[in-house]
Amino acid sequence: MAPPKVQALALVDCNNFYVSCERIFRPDLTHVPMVVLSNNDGCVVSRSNEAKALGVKMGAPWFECTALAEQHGILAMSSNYALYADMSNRVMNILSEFSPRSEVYSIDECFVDLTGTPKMREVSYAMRDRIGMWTGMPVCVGIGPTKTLAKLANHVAKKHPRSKGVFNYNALSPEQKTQLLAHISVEEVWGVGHKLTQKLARHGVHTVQDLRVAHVPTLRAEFGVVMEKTQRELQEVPCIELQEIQPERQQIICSRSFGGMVTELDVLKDALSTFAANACAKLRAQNSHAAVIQVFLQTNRFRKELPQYMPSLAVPLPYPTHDSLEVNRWASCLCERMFKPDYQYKKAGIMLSEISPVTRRQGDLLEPETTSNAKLMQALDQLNQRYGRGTVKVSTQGAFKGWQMRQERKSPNYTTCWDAIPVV
DNA sequence: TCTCCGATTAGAC
DNA sequence: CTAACGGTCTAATCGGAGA
Repeated sequence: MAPPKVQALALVDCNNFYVSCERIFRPDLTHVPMVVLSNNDGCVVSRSNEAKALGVKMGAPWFECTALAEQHGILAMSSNYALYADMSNRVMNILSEFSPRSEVYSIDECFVDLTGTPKMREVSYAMRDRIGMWTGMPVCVGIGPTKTLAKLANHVAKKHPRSKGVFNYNALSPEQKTQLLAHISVEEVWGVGHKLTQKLARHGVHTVQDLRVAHVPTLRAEFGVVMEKTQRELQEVPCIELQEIQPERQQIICSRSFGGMVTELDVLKDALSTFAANACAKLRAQNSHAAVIQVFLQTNRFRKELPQYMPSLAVPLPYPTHDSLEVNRWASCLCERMFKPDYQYKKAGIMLSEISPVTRRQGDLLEPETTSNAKLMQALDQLNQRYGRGTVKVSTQGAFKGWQMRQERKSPNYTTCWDAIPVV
């Protein structure tokens, strides 16, 4: 039997994705140092190359950057997820035409199986060029025999301008591979974060090459199966398969930090009704039911001088549901049971778990299921899909102000809202 | 003693 | 000008409770 062919997996990753999305509709910002902030205008989640060069750190709280920002004229924008999701879909659609096997890994990344493709480099540049031409999005392509090495190859493509956005690990000789890996810090490896980098250093593992040739039993004993898989992947043995169909969510969380402090029960309930509606919409979108609902409240953990309270309460539902109204009633009830006055709440959320497909739900003669709500929910989803999220809401949703997040620097919804199209 | 479960940890993006 | 630090998700691991 012939040995299995070496895979050629391409990881296509958008450059500075959120920032690039904003720039596509604001070409005047192309060379402006800029960042995109997380929800509530809290932290830096995307940086332009200019902002990186000025030392703005990923994940930094924005209020800590304002001095630097003022000094250098760094522009900060609120995140516009409707825009990013739409741009992502456009990029992914283009990529899907290059291979029958691909995996949308995240909003800005896609694995594309190019195994057996002749002229790998040409195809990679074709992907880049077509995405650039049709969407304006800059991307880099990394090719490797495993997901982990494709990721690493992408890192090389991003970091070295000489690669012109494409790097093929498979094209290297064994000596070149060793050389390359010996010059990359182990923290660049997919699955090795901050903590593991430190722990690996304590074991004398600093570079990717160190990890690749590390003593297997020790690695296994000290770092577990995950690290062992990572090592195997670096040795070109595929351990992490391409996931062409993405599995259904096992749990769904909807939570938000508030724009300000919240002290009233009714405001918390109002926020939770929005979270319940969003969580159930996600549940219905994947045709599932949840059997457990959990609600949590949180005071501001960064305000150490204030009294802290972070309760959380879970209940099994009498029967699995995806009904916004019913989930909202439970959320409300749980909220009431946990609520204590005299605390300043900063965040709340709802978690749905024990999720199963609707089709596998057991019939039960005593089941109080009614079809009326099901039809209502279906209509609600269709309206919100057609006319935009938030067109139709559950009664109390949005009646109380004071919890909505701050978004003082948001761009218009260029691609999903007619009114946002600039008049020439 | 074995298994199950919830909480905790680590990571990705 | 205030006050100001994200949101979802998965998998592994560990310790205690219960069988």
